Amino acid sequence: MRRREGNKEQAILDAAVKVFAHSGYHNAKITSIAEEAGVATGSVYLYYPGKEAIILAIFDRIWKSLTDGIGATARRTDFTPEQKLERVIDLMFDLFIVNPSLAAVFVNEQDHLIQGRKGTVSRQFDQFLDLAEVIIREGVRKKQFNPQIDLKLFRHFIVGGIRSLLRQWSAQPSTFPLNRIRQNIKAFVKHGVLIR
Amino acid sequence: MRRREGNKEQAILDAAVKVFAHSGYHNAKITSIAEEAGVATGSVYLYYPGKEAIILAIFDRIWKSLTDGIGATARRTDFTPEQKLERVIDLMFDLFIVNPSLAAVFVNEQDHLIQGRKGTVSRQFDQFLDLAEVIIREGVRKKQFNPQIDLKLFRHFIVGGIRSLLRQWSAQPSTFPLNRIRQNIKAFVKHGVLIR
DNA sequence: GTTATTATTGAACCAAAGTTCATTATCGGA
DNA sequence: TCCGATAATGAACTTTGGTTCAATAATAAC
Repeated sequence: MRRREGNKEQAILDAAVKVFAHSGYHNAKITSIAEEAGVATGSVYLYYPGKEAIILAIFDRIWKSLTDGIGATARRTDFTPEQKLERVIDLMFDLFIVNPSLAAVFVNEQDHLIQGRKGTVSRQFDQFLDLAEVIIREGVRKKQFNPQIDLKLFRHFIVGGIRSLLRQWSAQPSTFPLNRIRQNIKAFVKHGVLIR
Repeated sequence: MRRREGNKEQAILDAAVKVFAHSGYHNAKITSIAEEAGVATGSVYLYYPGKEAIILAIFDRIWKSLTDGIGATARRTDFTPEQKLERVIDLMFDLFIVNPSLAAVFVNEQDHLIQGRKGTVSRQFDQFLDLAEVIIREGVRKKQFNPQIDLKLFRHFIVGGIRSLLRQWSAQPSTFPLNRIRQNIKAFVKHGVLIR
């Protein structure tokens, strides 16, 4: 027998996040990922069946983290719907702050995977949106959110808007301080552009 | 001499929109585009220097149409800022009602091109956003829009949100009637989620 | 009708990158 | 210390698909 030295599976995943973030999925080379992870090219295939499986594993991790967070938030009884909505926005931002590369992959590659409805990614995305909808519906029921707005549309709009801003930020972090983005999104989502 | 039969350049561009919409840029094959256009593979290269030039030409067309529209809107004196804002949203929807495939390409591939700052695409995008900013600034000056909101952030958020919804629509047109999307976006952009 | 010129063709070319696998290295057990 | 078994390697293989170009077709000019 021979023992596996270190956690190569994890090292490859971390390396892939960096490489995907830098080059984008389609331009990322398996050899680059292996090099970044400090393993041989062939070793990648000992842990993942192929390139696509790697990015699917990354998104599994992202969505697991987000759905866990939003699920816990939705269940809380000591938060108003408004506070819950803010918390969901915070969840996405926190992920970015902790791991900017992961965030870059998230905002840039999500669509490809959803489009092909590959693996569990789209299911987890749907689950996230469903939980968001629960929060909004609670707000409407408690007469705090505008009942006119279509929930299914609204949640897509918000998530899309946030992703668009995060993409800008990950491309040019200096021009958009993340906290200003966060505050503006919260204010805008709640009140819109018009003066009350 | 020999005259060119038909407008192959246009036929190829139209075919490319369809193929890119269906398969995505990276999975689209030049041969498929040629076949769809009813020309030989090699003919594509008589009109475009390469694959990337084709999608750049598509985006040139999209952004030209949008910037022309928003420019004309911004200049009008018979519209309130609120009406201008609605008009900008209508502009994006009208383009895509006419050509849903074009919408799919727009929402799915824009980022790749911006990211690499390829050709004139990013410049035209910036120009579009600048014109949007002019409209918003007018609204703030006339005390109709909330001055708290950061303009540069706001415009990214809106455009990102709209794109996200259009993506959904182009993937499953039946579940999201386009006019409902349009009305909801207008209401949400103006008032946000909270009840006034 | 002949020829020159340009348009068009599509099979072949070629580079890039995902994947494989024969070889080598390392470790646990006897 | 030697052996068996698994981990790891990375050069070679293979596929994919963008691009090329020699051959052919079509039209205008004379």
